[in-house]
Amino acid sequence: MGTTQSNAFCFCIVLVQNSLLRKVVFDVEKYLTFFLKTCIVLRCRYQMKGFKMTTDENLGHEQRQIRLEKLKKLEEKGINAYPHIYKPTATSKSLSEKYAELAPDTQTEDIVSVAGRVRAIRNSGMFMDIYDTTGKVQIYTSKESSAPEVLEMLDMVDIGDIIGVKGTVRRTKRGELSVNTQEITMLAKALLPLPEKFHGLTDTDTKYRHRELDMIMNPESIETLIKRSKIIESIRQLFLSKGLIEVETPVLHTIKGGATAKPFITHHNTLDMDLFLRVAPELFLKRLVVGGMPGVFEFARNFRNEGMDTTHNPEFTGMEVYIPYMDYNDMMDLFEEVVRKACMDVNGTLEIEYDGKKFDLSKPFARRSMHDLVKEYTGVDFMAIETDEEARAAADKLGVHVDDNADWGHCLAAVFEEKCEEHLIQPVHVTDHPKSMSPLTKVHRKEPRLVERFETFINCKEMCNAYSELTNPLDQRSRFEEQVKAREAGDDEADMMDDDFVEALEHGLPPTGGLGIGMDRLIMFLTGNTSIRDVLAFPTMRKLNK
RNA sequence: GAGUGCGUAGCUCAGCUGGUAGAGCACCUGACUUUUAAUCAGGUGGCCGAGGGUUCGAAUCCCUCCGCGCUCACCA
Repeated sequence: MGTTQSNAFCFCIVLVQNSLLRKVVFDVEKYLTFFLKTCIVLRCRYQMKGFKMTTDENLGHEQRQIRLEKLKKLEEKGINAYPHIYKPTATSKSLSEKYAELAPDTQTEDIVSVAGRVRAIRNSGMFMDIYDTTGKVQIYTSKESSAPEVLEMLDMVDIGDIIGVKGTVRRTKRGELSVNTQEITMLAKALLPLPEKFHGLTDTDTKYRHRELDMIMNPESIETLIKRSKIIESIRQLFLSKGLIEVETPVLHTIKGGATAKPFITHHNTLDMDLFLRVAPELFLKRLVVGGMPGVFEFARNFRNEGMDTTHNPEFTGMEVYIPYMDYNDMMDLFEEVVRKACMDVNGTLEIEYDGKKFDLSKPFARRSMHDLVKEYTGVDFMAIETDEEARAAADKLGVHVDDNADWGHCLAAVFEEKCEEHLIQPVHVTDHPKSMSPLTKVHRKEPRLVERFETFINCKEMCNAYSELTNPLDQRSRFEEQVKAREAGDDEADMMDDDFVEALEHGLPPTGGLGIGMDRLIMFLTGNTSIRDVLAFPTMRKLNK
């Protein structure tokens, strides 16, 4: 080390002389002053770099090293730090219930074993807090009354380890229920330290990339994911109770269909064929209804190759349900039923707060047609507009940009999006969308330019999309043909012709109501999260270098 | 995709108009059989996101890249 240092030091001098001579030839005084200072700085730098290089390159940081050494010590004693099994006999919850009446400073003879992650160590190991899935258990280990093996094991325990503790139950003078240690078992030695206990983990990047760590540190993160599961379960139960069948349809599609969206493309080697990851399960589900299912639903992971933001992830969970002998009016009732049940099951109330606003879901949701809302917020009555030219002029006058070839329907939808959505805080079913925007929907029974479709908005966000499903095969074929034309004109989100689907309709699809729910958005709303990433266990993240 | 902000110890964050990298927690050593963000004393730990430039000298100024956040555009 000594020679390395002095070599490095000489090397510094040469470097410094060369560079300085070139640049500061005229100022000798300045040269000398900075020469000395720079030498000192560079020498420090070289020492630091030398030290760094001799310690490690791939063994990790100091705290991990210390834990690895403890792991090695355990192995040397013949102790498996990752044993096969351990059966705790009590949990935080069961103890606090059973010993609720136990007075402070009272020792019982009851022996229990608990297991969980060490979250805090106080007083040189005398007190530890371990957490199981139900909460905290305090562990008390006295130096005086514990066996040497216990104290040796205690020395091997770090914050973050998962341990099992067998001992007697008591309540301390200060009123904390504790287990007095008789035996400590290492169940999983943690090699990495946990984030700081007070501020915890706040870096969103780390939270999303290492969700397990986020869950350990932030109770609300694990809570959200548990609620997600419960919401899905709630909806599943509701549908099963109505006699509907849960089905699974293909994720790999040969034709992109069911939604206007850009697909992901993948390749099957044996078939030597490109396949699309599904953007929606809709067409397959309706074919199952043609086949005689009494109504079907699927929690479908969909994939759309589009932008990402707080309400869009490239893969997301849609729930679609199709029920014969129903129409879109029935679907409005159904969606309200779904939202109320899920909210009650997961929050225990129908009055919730989201994004700083209050929502009372017990009230019936408003039902307003799209053109009616446009009329209310802009004063323009699109139903009085006859031609596409007039519609474009009306949009233009409102400051809404539309394409030169946009038709009446596109103009109405564009004006709605820009002028109305921002006002739709409280739940509202926005009904009767323009026909040209909805190739899979039945024409409105009274207005030929509209279809029987609704989207429900809550807090300005679209929560669901539902139709009186188009069942006329001839109409469906001509709608697909329009989509194909749009596609050929450069709209790569437009639908492709799906002959198998149209053929299925030719066998007869009964009048059917369909409803699709953006599960992630509904879950966001019901769990109080404003970013879709918070309700996904592992949101899509950019790849890191290394 | 465009604009904008951020990236410093394992974690949370300071670091001024450039001048030898700091704190708290965590960790290590010791004290204390008590506590609950335990306390006290001492200590270890940094490619200051990466690369380039300006400068005698860059965490700091400039450029490029990477990652994240926010706003906007497309969409559920």
